Amino acid sequence: MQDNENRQKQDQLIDKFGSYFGSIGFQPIAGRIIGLLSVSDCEELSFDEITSRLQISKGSASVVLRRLVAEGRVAVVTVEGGRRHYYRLNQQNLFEVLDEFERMCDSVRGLLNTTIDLKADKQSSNAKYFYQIINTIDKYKTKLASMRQAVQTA
Amino acid sequence: MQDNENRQKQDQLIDKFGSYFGSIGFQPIAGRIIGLLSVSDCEELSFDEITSRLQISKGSASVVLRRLVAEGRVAVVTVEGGRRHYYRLNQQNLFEVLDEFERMCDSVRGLLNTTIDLKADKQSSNAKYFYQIINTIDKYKTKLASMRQAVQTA
DNA sequence: ATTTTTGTTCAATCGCGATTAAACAAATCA
DNA sequence: TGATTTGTTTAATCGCGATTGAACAAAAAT
Repeated sequence: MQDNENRQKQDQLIDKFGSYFGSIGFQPIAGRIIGLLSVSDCEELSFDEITSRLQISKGSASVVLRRLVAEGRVAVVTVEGGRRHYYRLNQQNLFEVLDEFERMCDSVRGLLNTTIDLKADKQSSNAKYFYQIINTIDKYKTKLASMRQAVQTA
Repeated sequence: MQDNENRQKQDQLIDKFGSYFGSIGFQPIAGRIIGLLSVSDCEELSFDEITSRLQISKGSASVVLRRLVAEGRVAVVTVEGGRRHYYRLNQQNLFEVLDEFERMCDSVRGLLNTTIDLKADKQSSNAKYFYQIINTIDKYKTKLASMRQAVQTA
């Protein structure tokens, strides 16, 4: 039963997608839906195919899909004259992960700056350490900008 | 009441540390402890000072601090002859965030590779998209390696 | 030896997002 | 028009990690 074996492998992979997206703040089901749309050989799946393959309720699917569509991760295709909705993976900006990384750097930088501001002793060991981190972040941000361009044009 | 105002600002900041570390997978209390140790003007705080300032149970503090120490984020200082434990922020590797980023890239790369392997049609739209992402990740990893060196020696 | 301080352990609980179920709405079909 | 398919809404529940509380242990003080 070759098909069955393949399907099992797909299911495992779908769960890995789920774990990964879970680790970056997605609902488990959201991650598994993205996984299914990524793994499936058919690249457009109906609402019904999604709920039955992932064994999730229509309610969950409805809510999560709406969010994924709103976020632009998934696209809806409504075939003319039919009533079903089909969903496919949206092929997004490849720099999304990098953007996320930069946002995180910015947030850390802001936090450390405010922390130093509030310190009675700006020369304290921790304050100096935070200055170092900010400095490092700044260097990275400069480098990242040029790197981004280099990769983009390559 | 200047002191009181300052303390409020510190508390807000501590919560922000909590949110940030929460977003990267830490227990809320763990984040707030790191926040307190970062924000506090005194850089070594006793177990008791931590629980009373953060208003958390001794049980929570005990468990979370043990983990933070095991992970190397916090250091324990036991003053000779005294029975109290003091805790301070461990000034770690500044590249930790970057390491985390690379680990995430690797994990995504592995997932996409396996996904393509399982695809019936390796020329499908999604498969091609995944190839592109892998390609981009590889370029980044190369660049990151040299960047890391440049920042380190600068 | 007794008391006090300091911290640990772990069973119980709490809080909260994730998920479901079932009633409901909207569109199509017969 | 009435029946059917397709998807939405929302109140209720479930699951699970985070947190507490209280008993317990170890070390220092008296």
